Amino acid sequence: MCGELGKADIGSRVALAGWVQKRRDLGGLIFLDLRDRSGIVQVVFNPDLNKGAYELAQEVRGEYVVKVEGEVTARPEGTVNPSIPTGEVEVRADALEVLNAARTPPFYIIENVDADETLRLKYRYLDLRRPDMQRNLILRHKIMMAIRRYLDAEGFVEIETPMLTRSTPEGARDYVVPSRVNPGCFYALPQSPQLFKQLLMVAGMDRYFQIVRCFRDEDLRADRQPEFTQVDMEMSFVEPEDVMMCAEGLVAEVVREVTGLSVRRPFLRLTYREAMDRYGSDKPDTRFGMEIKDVSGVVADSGFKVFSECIASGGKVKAIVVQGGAKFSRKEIDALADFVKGCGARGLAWVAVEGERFRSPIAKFFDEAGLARLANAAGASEGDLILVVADAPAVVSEALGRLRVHLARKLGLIDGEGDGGGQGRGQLAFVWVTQFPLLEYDEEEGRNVAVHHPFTSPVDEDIDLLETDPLSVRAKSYDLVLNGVELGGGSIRIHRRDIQERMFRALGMRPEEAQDKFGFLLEAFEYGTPPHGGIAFGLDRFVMLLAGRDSIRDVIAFPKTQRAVCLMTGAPAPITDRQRQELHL
RNA sequence: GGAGGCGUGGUGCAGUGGUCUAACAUGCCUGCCUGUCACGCAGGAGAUCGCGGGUUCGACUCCCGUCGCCUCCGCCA
Repeated sequence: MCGELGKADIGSRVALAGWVQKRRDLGGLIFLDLRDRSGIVQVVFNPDLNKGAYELAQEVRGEYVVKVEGEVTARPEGTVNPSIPTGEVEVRADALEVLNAARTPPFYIIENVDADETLRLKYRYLDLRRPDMQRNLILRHKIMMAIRRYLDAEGFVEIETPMLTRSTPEGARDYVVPSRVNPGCFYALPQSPQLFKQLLMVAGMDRYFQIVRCFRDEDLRADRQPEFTQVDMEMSFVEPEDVMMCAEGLVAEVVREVTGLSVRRPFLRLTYREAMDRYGSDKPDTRFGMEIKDVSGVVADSGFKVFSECIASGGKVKAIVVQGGAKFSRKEIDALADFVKGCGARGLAWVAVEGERFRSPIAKFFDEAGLARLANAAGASEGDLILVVADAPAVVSEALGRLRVHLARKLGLIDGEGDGGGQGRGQLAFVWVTQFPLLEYDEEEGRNVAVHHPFTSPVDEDIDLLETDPLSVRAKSYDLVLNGVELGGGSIRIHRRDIQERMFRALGMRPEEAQDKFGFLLEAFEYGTPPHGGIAFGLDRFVMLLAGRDSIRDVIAFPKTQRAVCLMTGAPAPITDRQRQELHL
């Protein structure tokens, strides 16, 4: 292997095959940098050693696949190259074979290439020759191996579940596959193996896992592809605590194995309520502070009508503090105001704490003591900037939550950020967010829908609220968040038919429909179903974060574009009339 | 479905109404060069400026539409 040669190999004869990274023709002497997965080594062609090989080396170009034979030698005095791992040696070639010529590639096969992603995706097989992409794929492999090793040792059994399954209501749009044998009928590709893994619990396979492809026909993002990989787990006879501890153990071990970093356990835990109150997000980035403070109490009776009237009509007034932000220019603050307006808030009030005084466009509505109380409630001190949003509670949380992250990026408060190129992954801040609401109201559907999925168990003491006050029912659910990215989520499931039926009813599903779509599950629950629960991780996102990248496309060998197209194969594409007929389309 | 950004030799970019017969770097081709490693030196080829329409005496540049890629919102049980 090219990149592994070193001083220890001096004197030995080697045969190397690889790609030509670079040819340097000095006239009477030719150097080739030969590359394979392991790295690069310099090969020298000297006409004195083998005239034929030297002459053939003149024909060679970048990305030619060649085979070289020769002796590993120490480089002559003064020609050692300390900038590459194999820089102390070189291969004196006495034989050269061109295994395959190559056209000039459309972009450079180098680390951190600055090429249009369209090109990279069209020629993905060339993009994947680049060392950083190879590192990402190898990291992904190592992570998958570590997961399998850990879960196997913990007694989990990997079991495959069908890719051709049934379309179910709720959730994302399905990818659908027409059935030739059953005219007019369709399979759906799984959004997750949810029901199958629950049925494996019914089957007594009390610790299941699977590294499994899932499909969702929704719009794409930097961290969302139409097909993605989940690490899916399910366990019987467990409480949330058991699943979380097991998942933590897995994640911590994987991180340790592939990065050498030890992760502090147990992970920070927040209830959904706390996360929304303190961070304005159900996936809080806890790598930095700047927590949200409720200042409603200290401004309710102020002369500032925007605040007092907001509170009187059920709204909230909350604030975040930018340390040292008093020096922000008016223009910078205006930009922040535009940002929160983009998040749906009506506006942004601000107070700069300068010495004993306060500078603020709303200062005239407060007396000095009122502003001091506000600063105190917000936790601001000398030189800080208080940013205040008054609106409906959900709007305030959303706006300040996003403003908080926006500011942290802008101010460089996040360790290791700002180089999505993968140089550093920085800090890893894990946090559990527990007890999400079980249901939320969906305007479009005109009914309540499951926040997690319809098989999530309510918290015991909330069960009877299902009929009386469904939106206040909390779920036995838990999301694992890493650096503000949702890494995984799971829950304890419903394992009793009567409760599952109540859940379906709460979702506005008629009993006949429940029977038609989920009859097999309800029936299974009548045959001795153990209490069970589990979790699923987004493998692509996990690899992305550990690789320090900012798109999962960089850790997927053959990803799709934002329009869900594969630029290399041209999928999706029309099918022939004949295929259409066979499929009854 | 919506908002924004980008699209100029192979690649990365400059050019914001005429001086563009489109600059620069790199790559590519040819020649020279025996210690280079971002090799060097000399020469050369390579672009109907994403596509279509419009405004204008004149459009890479302005306007409209369209296509592609990216980011975000909606969406993602």
